[in-house]
Amino acid sequence: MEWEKQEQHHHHRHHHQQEELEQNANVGGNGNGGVFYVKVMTDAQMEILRKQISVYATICEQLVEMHKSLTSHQDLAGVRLGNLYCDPLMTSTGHKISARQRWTPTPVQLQILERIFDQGYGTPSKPKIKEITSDLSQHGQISETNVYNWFQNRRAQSKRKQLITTPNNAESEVATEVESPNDQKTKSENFLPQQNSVSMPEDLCFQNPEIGSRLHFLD
Amino acid sequence: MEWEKQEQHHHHRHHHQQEELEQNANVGGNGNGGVFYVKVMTDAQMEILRKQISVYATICEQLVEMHKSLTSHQDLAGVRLGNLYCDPLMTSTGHKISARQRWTPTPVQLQILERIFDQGYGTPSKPKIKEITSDLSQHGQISETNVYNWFQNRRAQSKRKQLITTPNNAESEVATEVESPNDQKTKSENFLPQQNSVSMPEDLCFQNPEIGSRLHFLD
DNA sequence: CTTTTATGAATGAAGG
DNA sequence: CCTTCATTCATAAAAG
Repeated sequence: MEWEKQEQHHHHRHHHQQEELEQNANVGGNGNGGVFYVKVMTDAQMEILRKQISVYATICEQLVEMHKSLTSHQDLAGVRLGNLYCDPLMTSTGHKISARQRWTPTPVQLQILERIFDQGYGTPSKPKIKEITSDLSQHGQISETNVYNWFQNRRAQSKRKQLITTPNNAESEVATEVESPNDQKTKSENFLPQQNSVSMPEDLCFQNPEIGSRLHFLD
Repeated sequence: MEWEKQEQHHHHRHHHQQEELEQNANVGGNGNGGVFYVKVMTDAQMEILRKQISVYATICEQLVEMHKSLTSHQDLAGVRLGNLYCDPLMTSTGHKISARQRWTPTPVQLQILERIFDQGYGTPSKPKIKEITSDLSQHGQISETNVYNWFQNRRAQSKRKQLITTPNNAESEVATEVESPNDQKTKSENFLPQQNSVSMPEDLCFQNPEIGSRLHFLD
């Protein structure tokens, strides 16, 4: 795996992780037509992985501390560096560049929204929406409509996932053995708040102190 | 949000068995003498692992950036974070940590889908989707979501092409940077910078030199 | 191997 | 609430 290689070639760039991972997959046959794949790691690789993660955890903790010390006596409200316009850089085809046209929650906003959502109440009432919007506006552009839509969509998503995860259908398919096709998305909700979008520094906020405990699965 | 990924591979038939192995998630063997020990992970776990690591990498990068912006802010009031790019799936070295797999229609599946699409009916109804999925599953792994997405994307593509072949009026509109903050009750017009690039500054001054060295280990 | 393109997937917003 | 559409992102596949 990449980790193993990294140790030996610190400056080598790997742009095809996927392929490497694939190569690391062992294939097993069951002898009756089907095969199954599993990812295999050696003890050494597992050990390296643990160390890597451990290092990240430590670094994160210390960076958080550093952040605290740096911000304890500063007014972050003035650090309005977010929402900068960025060129998509589509120079190759000379495409036009246009501004974003739809709202994208910042990580903090998302985290807050998720937390509210998880509290179980359905779509917030109008006054509640106003309140939430007000709170979230401290972390970036947002409107009541955004909040409303977010809850609508989040609910739908949640619902769909439940249907997929709970396909109360017995797998007693008669005739042929239709290899279970519906292996729908398995969203992992038990993980970190969305990190898929850019977050500006001021939006980085660890309201979740269990950073280091999320890797329980490796221990 | 985003970490909801599909888990689509080619070993569904033995999913359960794998899960069982997972439970132990620590021992693997060849079953005949145990000559070699290996760690076995399912794709799902691998995916989780990747994301966990990805998250750490992202957090670290963001914290570093935040640190930079905060420290520089003390000097230059108007300083700006350049085109910050923070792809959560990439480390500062452009090293992809997280990978995800996605469905790819087999030629036969594609042919069938195209044929259905050409028959003109719009987005198939749910039961129809099930039917199609069922049919296509005989030609390879596929899920209802895949089918649904395919039709959505196929139509969008079709539409786009039509616009191209139908060169209506010229519209050499200059992209304006003006942004009207989408406020309550109006169509959102906000913009948010998105993916850009981030680099782990080598010159970052860690309070604890140990961090720096350990980071290096990760690169 | 690196870059570009095609397209699967995620999700904000709109309409009913 | 549900469905549909538009836009964006990430990546498999193709090109260089």
